Order: sequence, then structure tokens, then C-alpha cells
Amino acid sequence: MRVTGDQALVKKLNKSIVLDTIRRKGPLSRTDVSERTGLNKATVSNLTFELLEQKLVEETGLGVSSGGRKPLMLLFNGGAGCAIGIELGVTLVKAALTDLKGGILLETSAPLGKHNPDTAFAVICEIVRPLLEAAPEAPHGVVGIGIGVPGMVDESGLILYAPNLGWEGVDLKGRLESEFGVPVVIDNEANAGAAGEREYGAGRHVRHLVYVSAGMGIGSGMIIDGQLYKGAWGYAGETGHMSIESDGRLCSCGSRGCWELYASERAYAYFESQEEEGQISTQESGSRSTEFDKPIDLPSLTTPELTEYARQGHDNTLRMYEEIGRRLGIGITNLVNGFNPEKIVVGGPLTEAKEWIEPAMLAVIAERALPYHRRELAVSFSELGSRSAVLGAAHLAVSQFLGRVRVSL
Amino acid sequence: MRVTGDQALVKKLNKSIVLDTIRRKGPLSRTDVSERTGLNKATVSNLTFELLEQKLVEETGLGVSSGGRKPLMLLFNGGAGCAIGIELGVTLVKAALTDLKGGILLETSAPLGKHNPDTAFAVICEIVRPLLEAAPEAPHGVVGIGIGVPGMVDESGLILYAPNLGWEGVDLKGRLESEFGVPVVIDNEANAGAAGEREYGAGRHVRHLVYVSAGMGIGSGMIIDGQLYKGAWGYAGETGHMSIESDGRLCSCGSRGCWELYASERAYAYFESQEEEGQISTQESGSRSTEFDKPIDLPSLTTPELTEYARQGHDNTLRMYEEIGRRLGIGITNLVNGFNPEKIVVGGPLTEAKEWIEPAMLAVIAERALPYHRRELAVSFSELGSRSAVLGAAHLAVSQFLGRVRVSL
DNA sequence: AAAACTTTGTCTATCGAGTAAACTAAGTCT
DNA sequence: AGACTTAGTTTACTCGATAGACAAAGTTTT
Repeated sequence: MRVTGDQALVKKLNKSIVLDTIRRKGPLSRTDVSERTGLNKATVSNLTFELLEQKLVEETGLGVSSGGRKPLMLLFNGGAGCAIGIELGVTLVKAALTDLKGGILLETSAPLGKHNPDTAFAVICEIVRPLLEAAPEAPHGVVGIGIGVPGMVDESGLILYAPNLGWEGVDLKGRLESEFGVPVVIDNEANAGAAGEREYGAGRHVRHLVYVSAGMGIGSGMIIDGQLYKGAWGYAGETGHMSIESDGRLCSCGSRGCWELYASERAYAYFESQEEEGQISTQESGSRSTEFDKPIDLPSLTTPELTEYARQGHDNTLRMYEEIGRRLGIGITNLVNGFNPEKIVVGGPLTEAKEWIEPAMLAVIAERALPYHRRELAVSFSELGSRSAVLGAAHLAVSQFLGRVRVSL
Repeated sequence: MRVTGDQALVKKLNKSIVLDTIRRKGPLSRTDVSERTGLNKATVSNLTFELLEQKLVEETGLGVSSGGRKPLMLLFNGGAGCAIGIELGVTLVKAALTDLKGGILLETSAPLGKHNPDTAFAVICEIVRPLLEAAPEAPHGVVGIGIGVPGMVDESGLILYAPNLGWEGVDLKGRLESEFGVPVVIDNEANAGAAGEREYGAGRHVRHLVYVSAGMGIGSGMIIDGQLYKGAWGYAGETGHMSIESDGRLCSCGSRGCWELYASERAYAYFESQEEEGQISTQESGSRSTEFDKPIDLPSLTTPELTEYARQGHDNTLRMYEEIGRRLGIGITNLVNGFNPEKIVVGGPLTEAKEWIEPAMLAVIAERALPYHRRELAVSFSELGSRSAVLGAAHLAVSQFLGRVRVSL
């Protein structure tokens, strides 16, 4: 049964429009809101009254006159509630308590030793509890918990498969909800990051955004028309397993030449060892690859150490990051041509090496993306750094709390 | 200024829901519609009354009783108007006159000799005029013209770039509108094909669909949540230029290893000549490609002839189609992993060779797509054959005429 | 065949949303 | 001080959806 229209829907829609307008463009007077939204002044007044009652909006005093009565300015009240955002990493759990505007009130993290669901759940609880207790008194209290996980999440919120944790079919959302008694939103780490950058970071005011999260693998969060695109069953965005080398190296996923083998931290091992196990041997002559077919001696296999070497001008490391940048650019080009986003935001742990990756990446995109696609395309790195996913997860909870109605004609 | 809610919107929304329900599930009684949509019986009656007045719906007589009064069945009246769908090909212009249900009333085509916009426009006019004249008397007459073109179309309907026609910045939509005085909808050929298959073909009732059109190139039409996804500026779907071979053959687009070089009719020339001009030579040893690095003797370079050879069991041709199938599968896998569609529909001229392409294609997808993505994925070939784009274009016109309002919560 | 029941579809009274326009409030400008 | 401007509220009204009563037209039971 589809969503049908009635007066309640109209009100919900308009109220959400008013709140959203104030939230994004505030401070605004009632008249401003009326003009911006096209709603009648009376309607705005009525809805504003309710929003004031709900403490979601506050009057911050008189504004400057433009030749008549001074306007009463309205502002979104970020303090009306709090949200908790969590990023479940493979080795680290990060969390933050935020207000409804994404302002961080408190931040914590804890290492994740064992990967089994029970241990992880315990660690998460231990980290979340103090945040809940630290939450200030607010009209709406803690409105929800958002969590980004390194794996695929289905529509119901079940973690279907998280290879790096070795999880399959874990109902983390349900367990958290019954533990803490607040609504929990769960999503892929890349989707959370995309939401974060779109709301508070490099993607503000962008309608069509692709966030590429590069770390131990690559995942993408795609925002289409301001909304996370999840695909038919919620698994969209597994772009790390886009093959950019049809007969390339064998990936753990069973496919070959997956993007993340060349453009994520997984590439380190590849440069180092360059075992040929996975490669298909050629029946015929003529090679045409620029891949590093001989091992490169890398002084380390972790990003923090490698960036240190890069900073010191270590030649092989620099060459490697250049190649990673090139491969990142190739995959991003594929996304750009297929999706035609307004903006690409690159985030994740690998962006620590931004400095050495960026030039080749941008050059490849400039060279290879289709002219019209790249003409108005913006490519940038994460603005929230390692906080993208945590803030995005918190925002997912806020967003669910505030509710949103959208109409397209 | 955003779409706000008022009673008119509510009515529009509900009316469109009622019409859509009858169109898709009819014949239905008013009570059926009420139950299916959740709308009140009175509301359905009122809206139905208007739809009857507009001749968009008709009462087809009494249905069977289920223990009480016999229901008056309602049916969408496909005859209330006509639409014209056009596919502008590189060598051929196809067109059809359809009713509002996509039923073909008349079909024509004409060869396209010269490619310049004026000639093409003249040919289109010549082909459309008789269709317009043949249109039967109907309450709404010819409600619109839809046209699918082999190139990129921006939001305003301008053909930005059509490489195979050599066009840049052609306002075909505007010219057709002033010539015929009816609304014109223009879109990419792949988008039109996607709309056709989704509405009348292999993608009925599918919400997330990717249509892959393989001919002289590859283009994709992506339907997300029942709606064509056009990206930020309307250029989404240029998946033919997704690189599946990072350092592969140089493409006319400036990139390398583009999918369509390996999996469309453009691949024929490649197998034949295999000039190395475009290839990057390797600095180092070790090749790892299964590509056909030596030329294959092909007896022809056109699909109709090659399929004939294939039918006769011509070895090289069969090997080539198998390789094309494999490469198609690789690209489709990339789309599946990234998009998580419910269904992939493959269409376009190349599907004439379906028989020899399909096995390898399906095998590759089964082998390489991520397990959860492929589990509920359906892959099939076009049901409308060479009519996908024409019918889809006509449907775009119908769809614009009927209007549609969508609400998401 | 009559009575009781069922199902379909319409009618009626009501609610509650947004709107325009009048109005009040509170400024600015000359 | 008076005219003008702008902000925000009040009032009267319109319109669409709804629940529930009702009418219409069947079927089933007695």
C-alpha cells in the first residue's frame, strides 16, 4: 500500500520544509521562510509555532530592519536533543556524542581486539554508555544512535556480511536497540561517511554526491538527489569490487582486478610481494601493462608509517602512492562517467597520503573522464577527516528523528 | 523554491495513484482500488468520476459478484490518446505511433543518409508527419512525441554531444516542438530503452533496473526506484566508457580500456586488426592478459553477417562472441556490485548474437558478482527487441502527459 | 419466494489543512 | 508628526479526504 495524500501528509511535508529551511539557511524571519518556500505567511507562522513548542526552533531575537518592523529571527535549536554516532572499524571503535547540528559534545574510542560479535557488542556498549550518561538535559534527550559498519547491511538493518570482521548475519541494530532503548540506524561505513560529508563536510548543498572511502578496501556511498542510494536490497556501493583490470589479480571476492586491489591499502601488499599466484598467465605474446610487475621494496605496510617515509622523500613509497593515485583516478572516472555526480569526495584512512596521491588522481580524472561529465565536476578530499563516518552515523540518527517527506512531480 | 503541500497536491497525488493502480492492475472495481491504495471509497469514487470524464478510464461492465452487488469494473483507456516514439539511430530512424498503453498502431522507418542536423530533422519530420495524420480521433489526440538519440542530452533537452552523429549542441526537441506543436520529450537512446523495457518489456514491476544497450557502443539506462536516474546534469549512464582494462586500448574518448571497446560492436574491429597503436607498451616483463593479442580472422564486421557465420558454426566468430560475452559480463558485474539492481536487461543491436554471447556472459556474472548482489539478481535480454527505444520514447511522452507525483517519507 | 445477508458504490456532515486579504504591531524615512 | 514599510497574526473561506450512514444490487438461507 502506497503513501497516499491527505492533510496530515501536507502538514508533515510543509513542516519538514519549514524546519529544513530554518536548519539550513537560518537565522531567518517568518517572512523570509515564507518567501523562500512559497508557503503562505500564515502557514509558516502556524508551523513555526509548533516547532517552537517542540523546541526544535528558537527565536533568537530581533534582526535588522529593512525599512519597517524588525524581524524576529528563527534558528534551528541544535540543543533540543543529542545523537550518538559510532564507527565500527576493524581495529577501533570510534564514537561521538553530538547535538542535532552535528556539533561534537564528546568523543571517545576503544580498540577492538577480538572480532566476534559478542566482544564487539560489549566494546560498543562500554563506549556508548558514558556518552549516554554525559548527554546534557534536552527536550528530546538522546534521539538515536547511528552506527557505520565495515560491511553490507540489508534493508532491515541486519549486517549480512562483513568480511573484515568475519561476520555474517549479525543483528547489531536489534541488540543495540534493546540494550539502550533508543532508535538505532545502521549502515555501511561508506554510506555513513557519505552522509557525514554531505551534511557537514565537503558535500554540503550537493545533490548528487559520491563518497569514496579508501582504507583496507574501497566502498562508496552514493547520494542521489540528496538521499542515500541503497539499491534494490541495500547493497549498493560495493565499488571496491569493480574490476578495472579484467584479468588482473585474483581478489578474495572471487573476481579479478578489483579496484581495491590497486587503489586501497590492500595495494601495499601487492607492490611488496607481487606474487603471481592470482594472475592469469598469457597464452600469447605482447604485454601492455604499466603495473609494477616486479616487486617494489616498501619499507612498511601501514599507512601511518608509509606516509612518514613519503614525507622523507622515500622514492619507492612515492612511486607507489603515485600509482595508487592513478588507480584511484581510474576507478573514480568510471564512477563519474556512469553516475554523473556533481561532486566526488574521497575519504578514509588512505587519505592520510592525500598529498602524494592527489596529483596523479586528479590528472587521470582530467585526462580520462568524459568532457561534459568532468566540466562541472568537483573532486575533493574529505573535510571531516577520520570523523566522516562517526558524524554521518550521528546524522543518520538525527535525520530519522526529524523525519523527512519528499515530493517529486 | 521547493514543492510545497496543499490540497491541490494531495488531489494530484491521489488521482495519479488511482490512475496508476487501474493502469497497472486493472480491471478493478472502485472498492478494489480503495483497498489496494488505502484511499477511502468516497475518494476513489470522486477521483474515478473525474478520470471517467477525462476519458482516461472507462467502465467495462459488471464483474463477477463475490456474494453481493456486482462490481463495475474500471479499465485504463489506452485509446484516450496516442503518442509517437522515435529512435534516431546512426543509419536509421525508426518511429511508431502507439496508444497510451504502448500498443503499436503504426510503425515506420527511414534510412538516415547524411548526419547533419538539418537532414536528420527533415527525415524525422517526413517520418512523423504520416504518423500524426494516421492518428485516430481520440479525446486527447497525440499527447506527445518521445525521441531517443545516440548521445548525451542535458536537463533542458539539448543534445550536447552525439559522437556517432557528429553533433554538438543541437536543439532537436525545440525544433520538433515548434514544427508539430506537441510536447516533445528527448532522451538518450539507452534511457529510452530502459523506460521501454521497464514499462512494457523485461523489466515490468521492477523498481531498480539497469538496461545495458550494446550496439556500436554501450550505454546504460538506470532506473532507480521506478524513475530514470539522470545524474547531476543528465549525463548519467555513459558506462560504455567505464574502463575495464586500466591500460588497455586507447578509446576515442581519450580514456583507455573502455568497456565498449571489448563488449560492443566496436570490438569487431579490434579482434580483426588488433593494431597496437593504442596500447601502452610494458616497461617490464610478465604479461597477464587473456585478450586476443593476435588478430582473429573475422569474415565480416557487421552483426547481421557475423551472426550468420556464427549460426554456421564459424569457429573464430564463435570464439569472438564468447569473448564479447565474457567482457559484457565483466562490465555488468561492475554495475551489479555498484548499483545492486534487481534486474539487468541487455538490449541493443548486439543482442542479435544473444545465443553465442549469453553463456559466457552469465557464467562471468555468476563467477564474479558479489554473492549477495547476485543472489536475487535477474539478468535477461530485451523483450522488446529492436523496439525498446521506440516504445520507451513513446512511453516517456505518455508518462509526461499523465503526470506523476511521488512522495517518499 | 421472502428474508437475511453481503458487497458495491454514493451521499452527507465534518475536519483540518493552506490561502488571501484584512489587520495589528512595530519599525523607518522625510 | 505623519507617511510609508515591513513583520507577523487574525479572519473568513476553499477544498480535499474521511467516516459512517445509506442506497443499490446482488447472493444465500430459510
